Amino acid sequence: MAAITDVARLAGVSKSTASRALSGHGYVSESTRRRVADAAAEIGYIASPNAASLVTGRTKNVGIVIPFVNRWFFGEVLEGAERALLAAGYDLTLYNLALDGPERERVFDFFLARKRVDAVIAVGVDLDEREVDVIGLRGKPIVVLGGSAPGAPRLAVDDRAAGRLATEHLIQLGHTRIAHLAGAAPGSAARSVQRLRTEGFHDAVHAAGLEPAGVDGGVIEAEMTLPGGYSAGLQLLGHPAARPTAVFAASDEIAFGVMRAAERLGIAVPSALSVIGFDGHEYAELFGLTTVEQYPEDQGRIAVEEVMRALGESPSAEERGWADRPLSTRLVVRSSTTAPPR
Amino acid sequence: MAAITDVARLAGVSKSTASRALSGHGYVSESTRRRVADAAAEIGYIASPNAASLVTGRTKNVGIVIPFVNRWFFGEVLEGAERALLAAGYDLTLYNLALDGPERERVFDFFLARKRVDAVIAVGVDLDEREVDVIGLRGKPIVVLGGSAPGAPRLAVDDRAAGRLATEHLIQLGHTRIAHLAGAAPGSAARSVQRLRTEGFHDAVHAAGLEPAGVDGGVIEAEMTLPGGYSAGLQLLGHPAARPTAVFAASDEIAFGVMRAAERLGIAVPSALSVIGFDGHEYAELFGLTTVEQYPEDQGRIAVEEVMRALGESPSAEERGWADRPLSTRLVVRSSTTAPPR
DNA sequence: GGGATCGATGGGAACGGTTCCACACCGACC
DNA sequence: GGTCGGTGTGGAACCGTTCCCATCGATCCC
Repeated sequence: MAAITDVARLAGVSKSTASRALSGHGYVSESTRRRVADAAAEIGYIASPNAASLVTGRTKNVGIVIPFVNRWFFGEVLEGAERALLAAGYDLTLYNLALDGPERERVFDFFLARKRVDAVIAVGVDLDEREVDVIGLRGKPIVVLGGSAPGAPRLAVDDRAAGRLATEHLIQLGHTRIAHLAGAAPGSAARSVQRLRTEGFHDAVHAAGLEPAGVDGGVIEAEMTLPGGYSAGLQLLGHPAARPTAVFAASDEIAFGVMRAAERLGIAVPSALSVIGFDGHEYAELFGLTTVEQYPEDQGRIAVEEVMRALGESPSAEERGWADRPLSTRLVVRSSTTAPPR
Repeated sequence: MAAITDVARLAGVSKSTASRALSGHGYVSESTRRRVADAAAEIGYIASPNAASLVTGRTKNVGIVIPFVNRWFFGEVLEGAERALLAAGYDLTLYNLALDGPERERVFDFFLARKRVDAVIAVGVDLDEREVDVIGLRGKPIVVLGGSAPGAPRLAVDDRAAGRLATEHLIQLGHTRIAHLAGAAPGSAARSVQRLRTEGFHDAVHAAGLEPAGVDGGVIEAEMTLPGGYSAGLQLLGHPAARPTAVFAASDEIAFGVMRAAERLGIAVPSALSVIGFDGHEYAELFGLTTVEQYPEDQGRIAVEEVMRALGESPSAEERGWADRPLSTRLVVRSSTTAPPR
């Protein structure tokens, strides 16, 4: 209701001076600055971001594109990004890119192409050229976290190296019959990440002169959930003859499912079956799951820092380019892995 | 870049006619409507929502205030709400209200008071009068889901009745030594919901002429996570003498933790200990957890429908007022509950 | 002492739409 | 045949800011 004109009138100055006083840009004497501030407080003035962004072109709003919000990894990323954006005075607009096809196009053409966000953080999705263009052409920075997009800065853990690391852990324990439960990427979720982890698995297995072991060539695709891991686990472990002694699961949730399947089948973990996961899920410790941890909440924060830099919001931080900081992972050994039975 | 003026010029009409043609309001002949539409498509015209909301006062944007995004319940709500808003052509701006205190004030005074959202959905938080006012005074509808706010429409499951239902299930199985793991509400999370579930527990226990059983008077507060349930479970089950035969956990995650604690202590579920949860978590089925299901994804969708009605977006749906549809819950009996040992 | 510079301020044109109002045209009705 | 109401269109005001430009007094330097 109260516009800046009212503030100006009450303070006895012009609209322009009031604007300068409130925004802090340009010359304003200390005394009038106070008068304006007092007047604003008195009538409960709240600036209209719409009007401001209409003329400045900046919205103080960042869009986040994400395939799920109810999965652990993505929830964590969102949590971290939200906190960082709030601290920077930015709003966070959420775009759920669950499905492929027309719905996905709509998000890009209808929602993101409009001048409503200053930048976009894409989490866990693979963007194609057109999609990057439709955002980038309008001058908006775009940062990709855990996915891919041609020409856009990419922020990710080294999934291939991490997949190798997980597999090597099993190999070092002496396992020779190792299977992999690869993550399925339904809908719009990034296939690239899953592919890299699987490649890391193959790298390590082949480097050790081994072959993936188990039914279906030792690699089964599982939905990245506990039920997904459970049913894939039943499939993998169902045939005693072809049973591997160790499994690298593409996510901790899959790993939980496998452990549950093993329990159901009477296969002891880790004495008869070693299981290693990927993620550092909050439940991993309680289930004693060995895993390659990553830190999605930090990743969300880092993606925001990246975006702020692109928007010129971090005056002093020009030193550290994004490329210099690969996202960290760490192997955490717990009680779900041990040497193979003899 | 391309403004409506350019479209108008290309189509050979005035700005006003172009606006009418594109928005569909007012009289425009079919032929000019087509010409304008073609012109818009040709130069890739995209309307500026900022300019539009500056004059109309509507932003086509709904704010969601939520204490966590990385907890199952909230993630589901968000997922449901996002989908519904997207379908309605609305943006969703996320406000994480994790902490109490100055940060919380900031969300309301700085972010929500501005004219950037048309309505607010508050999930799982208790709002005070001032907070409702600062939003409501500016004419914005506010809907509260699973929390409370004075004067605002409240959408929630009947937590008290559901808590009673869960407890009665245990009583009907013959249990007389029943404990309750109540949910803690850290930070900004709604205390009201947890209190209601606990009251439901007491209702049922007292109605059966029983008293809560177990250490600390049979009611222990647990953080609403698996680790939280685990440590509360150890505490509750640690003393064999004072051990209850059944536990009603305020959430499924707590229940999982209790089951894990029981396993650790060598207490068989359900033969030595029955466990019932609350939520309908996606993992409940795999863990065989008896629970009172609720449907947060639906709840998110329903909250959006409510908001759309308040914004006058649902022309035909004036019949069903929000108060007519209590959110549904359902007792789902699985293998974690049975008659007490004798 | 006069032009240059600086600090402080006001006027007014944008930004990109929507919408009120006036006007013109048309068929219809009494 | 004049009035009336429904269509179609253009002109212009307006939403609430920012920011460029002009103005103006004071200080300053040569």
